[in-house]
Amino acid sequence: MKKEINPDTSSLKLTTARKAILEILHHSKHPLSYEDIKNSLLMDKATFYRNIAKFEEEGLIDSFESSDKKRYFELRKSPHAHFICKVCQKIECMNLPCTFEMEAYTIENVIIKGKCPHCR
Amino acid sequence: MKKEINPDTSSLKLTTARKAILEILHHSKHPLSYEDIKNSLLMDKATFYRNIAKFEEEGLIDSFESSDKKRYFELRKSPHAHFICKVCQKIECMNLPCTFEMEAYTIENVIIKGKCPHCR
DNA sequence: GACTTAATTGCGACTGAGTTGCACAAAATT
DNA sequence: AATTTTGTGCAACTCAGTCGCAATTAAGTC
Repeated sequence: MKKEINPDTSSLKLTTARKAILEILHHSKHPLSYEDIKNSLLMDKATFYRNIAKFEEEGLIDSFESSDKKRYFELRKSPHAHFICKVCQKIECMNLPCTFEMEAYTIENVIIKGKCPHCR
Repeated sequence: MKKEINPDTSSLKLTTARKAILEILHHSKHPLSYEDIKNSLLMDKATFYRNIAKFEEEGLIDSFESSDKKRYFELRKSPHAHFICKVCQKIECMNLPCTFEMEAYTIENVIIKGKCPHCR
């Protein structure tokens, strides 16, 4: 029996490096940047980025850029938006109060930038 | 008489370099990346980025990252969202059909990633 | 378990955006 | 016209992310 990450659509092998990345993301409450985790990563950064790319292709994770110019990664959960405060740089996951109804567009990711209640 | 970009709040001088950046952004229909304009820029890239930073502080321009990992710049116009297609990488400016009502948050920028009608 | 092979990894070299310190230039202020 | 402030060019730097390649490993087959 093949040990695959996503048996239906994927042909990714479940390696130690991949397990480590998914573990880290799984145990975090918020999206993480490469800088956040590079010290806990035993693998080479090329391996990290190659796997991140694969995971994104497979739809396992999402990534986006914050206003601090860093890229953040998280496991793809139920669709939700991210709010990024331009002042304190904090990233919040939000349940969007309104659902977008944009015909013909598939929405995968929403990023809202502005100022959070604390920083206004 | 002082020549300033925004006499009320700013102390930025309207220099040739700054005029050039604003000109280029003003004449473009869509947000531009550094790569898009570097060949038309006569100034040093340090000057470019320092001015971009000033402009952002002053609220004259906005910038955001696309899924092609490039940073895009545009003049701040009436608030509107950007849709970025993950497949063809095209960036569209959209009039959001629903207004967000997020109390205590100030929204300055909305980025929606997904697939456009062409790429679905 | 040993064998095969395609996928995965580490390494080192590289790219290119963005930053920084510094000395010089251009405005603005006195 | 001298002084202070602000802006610029240059060169050196940082660091995320990529690439080619040779060595390693997971998964399937016997």
